[in-house]
Amino acid sequence: MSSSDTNADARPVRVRFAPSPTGKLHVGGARTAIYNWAFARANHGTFILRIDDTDPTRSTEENTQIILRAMKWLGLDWDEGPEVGGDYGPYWQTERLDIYRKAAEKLVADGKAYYCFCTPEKLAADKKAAQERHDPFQGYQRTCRNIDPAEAQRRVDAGEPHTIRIKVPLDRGDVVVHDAVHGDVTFEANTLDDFIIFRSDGTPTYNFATVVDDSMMGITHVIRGDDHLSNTPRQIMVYEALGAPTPTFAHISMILGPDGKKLSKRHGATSVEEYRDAGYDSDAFVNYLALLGWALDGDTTIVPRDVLAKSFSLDHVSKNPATFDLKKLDWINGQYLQAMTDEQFSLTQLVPQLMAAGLEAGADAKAVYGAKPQWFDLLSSILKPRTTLAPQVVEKSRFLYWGDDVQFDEKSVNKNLAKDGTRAYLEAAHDALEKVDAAGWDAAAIDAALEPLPEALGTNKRKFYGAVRVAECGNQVSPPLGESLQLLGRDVALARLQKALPLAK
RNA sequence: GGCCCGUUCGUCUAGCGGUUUAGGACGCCGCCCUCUCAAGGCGGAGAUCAGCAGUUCGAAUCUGCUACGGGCUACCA
Repeated sequence: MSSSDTNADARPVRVRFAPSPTGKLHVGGARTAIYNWAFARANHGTFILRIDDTDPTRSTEENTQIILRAMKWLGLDWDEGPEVGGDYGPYWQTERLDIYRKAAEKLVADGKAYYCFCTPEKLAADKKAAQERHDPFQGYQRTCRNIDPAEAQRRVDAGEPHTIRIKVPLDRGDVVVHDAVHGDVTFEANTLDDFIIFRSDGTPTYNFATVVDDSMMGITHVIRGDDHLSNTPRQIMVYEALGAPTPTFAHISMILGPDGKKLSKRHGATSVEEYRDAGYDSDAFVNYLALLGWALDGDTTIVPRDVLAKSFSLDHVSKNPATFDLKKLDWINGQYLQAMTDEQFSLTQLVPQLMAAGLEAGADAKAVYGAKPQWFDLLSSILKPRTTLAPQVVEKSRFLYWGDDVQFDEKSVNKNLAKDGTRAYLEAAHDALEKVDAAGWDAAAIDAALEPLPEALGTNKRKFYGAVRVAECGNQVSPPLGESLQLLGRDVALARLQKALPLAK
C-alpha cells in the first residue's frame, strides 16, 4: 500500500531538463534533453530548462552559456527558463536558496522533518557498528528524531551546528516508484532512513532541492538518467512530506562507449559542441541520439525532428544501456545531406566549409553563395552523394581552385598518365573540347564531345577517362568529369590538358 | 555487505504467450549500375533471444535462481 499513488497524469504535461553547469553538455545529457523536449511537444506540454547550479565550486557561468548554446544548436527550444523567463522562476537553483530554506523550515514546523545534531564522527561510528553486527539497516539510527522540538529549537538558536533530516513515517510501507520505462519498481520500507535534506552549512541537498523545484514548478513527468532510480524512493518521501503530488518517473539508461564502459573522453568526442564543430548536421545528430534508446517502430531509422515531436512516447524507450556508434551517426548524417536541395547543401554545408578552408572569402555564406549560385549548386549536386560529413567537401573541391596549375598526385600520374598512348588521349580530348564553344560549355556537351573518343582511339573508357581525369583534376579519383570540367570553365579545362602533355607519353 | 536496475545478430533495435524458419537499420561481404570515387538498387553472412529450472498444450515473451554488467547506499549531483 503506497500513498505515492497520487498520480500527476491528469495535469497538463510539464517536463524539465535540469543540467548542472559543471561541464559542457554531454551526449548523454543531450539525449535526456531531447527526450524531455520531444515528450513535451508530443503531449502539447511545457518544456522547462532549469540550471541546477547548487554546486558552487564546480558550476560556472561559462558552462551555463555553453549549455544554452548547445541546446539552441540542437534546436531544443524551451518554454520556460533562462532568457525566456516564465511564471515559475527563478530557473537557477542558486537563486532559489530562500525557497528551499523556507520549505525545510516548514517541514520542521509541521513535524515532517527535524533538526539533527549528530556529528559526522558519530554518524561514521554508528555506520561502522551497524556493519559489524551485519544489521540489514545501515542508515541513520534516528538518534535526534525524538528530541523535543522546543529543546531542538533552543539548541539551534544557540548556534549549535545542525542538519535537517526528513522524518520518514515509521509505518510507511514499501515505496513503489511508477516508472514509465521500467514499470513499477518496489523498494522495501526498511531501506529508507531519515536522510539529510539540509546541510549544516545551510544549503539543501540534491534530493531535497530538486523535489522542491519539481513540485513547485508543477513537473508532471521526471525524465532523467538511470542513476537516479535508486534515489527516487527518497525523493518520493519528500513529495509526501511536502504534500505534493508525485510525478510520473521515466529513468533512461546511460550511453556507453564502444568498449561497453560508460562513454567518456577516452572514447573520443563526448560533448555536443565537438560534434557541431566536426560538421555534423544538428537534425541528423538529434535523430541519431533519439534513436539511441528509443524506436518509432521496428523499421524507421530516419525520424525528422517534427516527426519526433509528434510521435515520441515513453513506452518505446528501452531499458538497457546503448552503445554509441559513430558509424551509424555518420550514415544518418549522410542521409540528411542527401535529402537537402542543392541550395540548402550549398548554404549550410559547402560554402561554410570552403570559407573555413580559405578557398572562398566573403562576408558570410549567403553572400558568397549569392555571387555564383548556379556554380555552387552544380558543385553541390555532384558532391552531395559523396559526403557524409561536411568537411569532406573541402578536399573534393580543392582541384577547382588551382587555376591552370594542377597539383598532381604522383601515384595517380604514374598509374594513369605516364602510360603509352596517353598523349594522344589528351590531344584528342583537347581537340574535341575546343569544338565546344563557350556558350554551350556544360556537362552534357562536354560528355557528348568526349564520348566517341575512346573507341576512335582504340582504347577503353577506363584508360581514356583516367588519363583525362588526372590531367584535369590531378587525381585518379574525382567527381564526375563532365560536371568537373563545366565548373572549371572552358579556358582552364583546355589549358590543363595542354599543361599535362609533358607528363603523358 | 544491503537494496535496485539491466542482459534479443559486432552495434541500435522490433517483438508485449501461438501469426517467428526471431523482423528492420548501421557495419561487413557479393552482385548490378558505372569513366574513377560515391550515391542508389538487389542479395548474403550474422542472434540456439545471458545460463539453468519452472508455469503452460505452447515462452524471446510469465515466475524463480545463477552469472555477468551497472546504479544507489554521502552534510555529491
